[in-house]
Amino acid sequence: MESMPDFQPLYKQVYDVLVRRIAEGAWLPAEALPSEQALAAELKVSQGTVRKALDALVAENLVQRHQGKGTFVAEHTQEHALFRFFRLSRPNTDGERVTPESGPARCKRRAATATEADKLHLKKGASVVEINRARLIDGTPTVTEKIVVPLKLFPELDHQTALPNTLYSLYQSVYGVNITVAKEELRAVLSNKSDQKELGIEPGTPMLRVERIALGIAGERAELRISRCDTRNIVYAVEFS
Amino acid sequence: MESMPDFQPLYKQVYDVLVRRIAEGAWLPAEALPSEQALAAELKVSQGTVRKALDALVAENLVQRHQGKGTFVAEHTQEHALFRFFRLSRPNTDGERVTPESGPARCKRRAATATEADKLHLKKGASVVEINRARLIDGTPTVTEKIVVPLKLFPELDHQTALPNTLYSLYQSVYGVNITVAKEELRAVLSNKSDQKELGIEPGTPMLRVERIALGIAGERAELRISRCDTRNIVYAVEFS
DNA sequence: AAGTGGTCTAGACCACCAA
DNA sequence: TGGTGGTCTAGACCACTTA
Repeated sequence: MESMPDFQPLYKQVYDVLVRRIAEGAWLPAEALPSEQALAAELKVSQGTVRKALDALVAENLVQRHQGKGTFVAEHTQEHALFRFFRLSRPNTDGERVTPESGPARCKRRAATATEADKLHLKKGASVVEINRARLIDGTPTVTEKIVVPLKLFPELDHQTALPNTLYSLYQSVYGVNITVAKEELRAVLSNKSDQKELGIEPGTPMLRVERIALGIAGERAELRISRCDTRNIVYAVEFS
Repeated sequence: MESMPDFQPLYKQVYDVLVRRIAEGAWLPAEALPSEQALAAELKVSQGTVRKALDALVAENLVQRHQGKGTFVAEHTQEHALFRFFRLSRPNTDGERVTPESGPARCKRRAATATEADKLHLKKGASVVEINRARLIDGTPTVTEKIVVPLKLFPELDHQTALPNTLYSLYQSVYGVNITVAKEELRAVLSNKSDQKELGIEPGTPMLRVERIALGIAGERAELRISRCDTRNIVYAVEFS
């Protein structure tokens, strides 16, 4: 509140404190934060300043507020998490999402390749868990997923008994890793042998390849996911404003 | 401020008034709006309420604010408009955008097809203008664009002397159509004869097909655009939060 | 009835910009 | 110097929830 160069507005400082506390698990998902009044008293700022910080948290989907009830850490429920980052939908339906089922998953533990280490910001040869599975849409196999995560963030993930349809709720509830941002790069490729085997697709069929890096609340790189989609009956939908 | 069922917060009402005035051209792009104080006095609300409405306009990219100067209607400058909706970037660069040049455009006026009329919410057989062009990236043709717009919204567009690299600034400055939202559907397809001719691509090459509907400020459907991209050196980048 | 978030106001002080 | 937006405060009233 004194030196010029590193000046930060009060509400931004409050925001940072709250983000850190949530990241540290001070309040678990679905738990209520203290009320505006309580936070204001504790941090010695006005209620309006706390409110401005909380509004920013709402805008980033880190908390949800309910009039009369309180402010709650956002929860990655199954359906919620599923649709937050799942962009596939039926054509010409204004982005009406489609619900994918998940085929059986195959898990293995191994060392990261050079490109994986690069993309996940790991040391070369660090241990990772690779998960492979197919996703069915309307009962037909349509997408293959290869998921690579650092073992360090998810110890014993490869020995989990059953992997849920949406891994992100598992990441959050079991490992405390809260996925908040996903960056995706899309390109068109031709089906490979694995696509042909997993999805029963003829050679030469064009596929949409989606490479995702998922980041946790503190910006840590938590997951590399490569999806290959048969887009003959389904599209990847985006909306900008 | 009296009946319950259709209650709208004051700041929302202020927001709606300002959106309507901007849409009507009360202040042209790059022009300054009245100051917070002036708006508050005119609309008989407090400055804080006006501020909350303006903050919402900023969040939707409809206005820009500059401390000490004022609040200005957002302008779709060439570069600005270019990067707002252009998602192509180099791989592994965290979405660092690539600057596309525009090849020569071919324009024609014709009747809308059934699917075009459907997607643009036009009557069957309404007049449209179709624009075809290729885009070069690093000097090599990489994307073809087919753009279809209602003639009614853009009279004489087909007789424009030179089409700019970014059509949206032309839409805004000449026709008063302010593109604020774009919905895109992506799929992987194989190159067709036109791709092969325009881009010099071999048959059987996978292409990323992007179908965009662009909406104006009032939600009117202003443009249908189909891009076909060679994604061997370039990717379509998206980030969610 | 008590506690929560949602809205609205009024006023203060600041940093920035232009004349 | 005067006007602008940016921040911060304090307090009021409301609507919603829970008990």
